[in-house]
Amino acid sequence: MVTSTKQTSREVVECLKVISDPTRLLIMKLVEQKEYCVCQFVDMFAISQPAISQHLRKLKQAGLVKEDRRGQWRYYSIDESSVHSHLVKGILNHIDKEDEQFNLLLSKETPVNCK
Amino acid sequence: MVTSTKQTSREVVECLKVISDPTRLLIMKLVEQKEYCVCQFVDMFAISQPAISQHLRKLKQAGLVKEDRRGQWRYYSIDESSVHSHLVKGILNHIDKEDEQFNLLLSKETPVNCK
DNA sequence: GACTTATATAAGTATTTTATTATACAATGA
DNA sequence: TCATTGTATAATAAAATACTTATATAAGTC
Repeated sequence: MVTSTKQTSREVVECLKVISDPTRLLIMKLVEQKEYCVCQFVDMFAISQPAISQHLRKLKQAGLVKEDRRGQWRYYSIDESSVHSHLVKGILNHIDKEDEQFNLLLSKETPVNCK
Repeated sequence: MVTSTKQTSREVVECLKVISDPTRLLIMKLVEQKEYCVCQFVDMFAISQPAISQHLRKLKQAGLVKEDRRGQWRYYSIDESSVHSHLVKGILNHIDKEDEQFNLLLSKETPVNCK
């Protein structure tokens, strides 16, 4: 069953604004599958740790991801309870599984306790 | 049948960037149903004619709309042949039919030969 | 408690975006 | 052909965005 919870155009715009960035779209593509630790994103993307942190803050403020603090680490995963969840997943589904950028990220994935 | 032509993440980002603006998203919601003349957009939105023109240019450059010149008028409509067409329509489908902004626009709709 | 590690926040900056006003261009009609 | 109408483009300014480096916070370790 496809539950299509309708949203206001304003809400849709807010959601699109957040994911219309290459880093954040790919973060969403990652966390759609499983949770990731911040340090893993830092290893995968070619930007600084604060930049990653700021992207995650935007995603969290928009309610697209949820945060789980365990020890020193913070894990992020898709927030399935978000009003935007269905819209986001529909969009992510348009990305080819063989997408070069995405597979490049996956190839850089490291375990959480990398060091 | 749902034809889901997969795209690169880069392509999806480019598409999202273009429609993650309230004016352009609503223009797409309008032209999804029928063609509109530039002068109609100018009447419906509370921004200047050049601003409308620039939004339309962005939509056209991204291939989301097509232009039809007839007489003095230029008509815009959704480009169904676009690689983004399916993605865009999926997104537009998340907007509530009772959306306040959208209905406000519709209430301001005028015929083409308004004056 | 001091040191380290993981992450967030602050401040600053370069770039991009979106509007505006002014102007150009293209079609219509007297 | 000249004026009008519809639309696009140019120039510019203001605001938003996405980085950077520096620093703060918070948890873990010795």
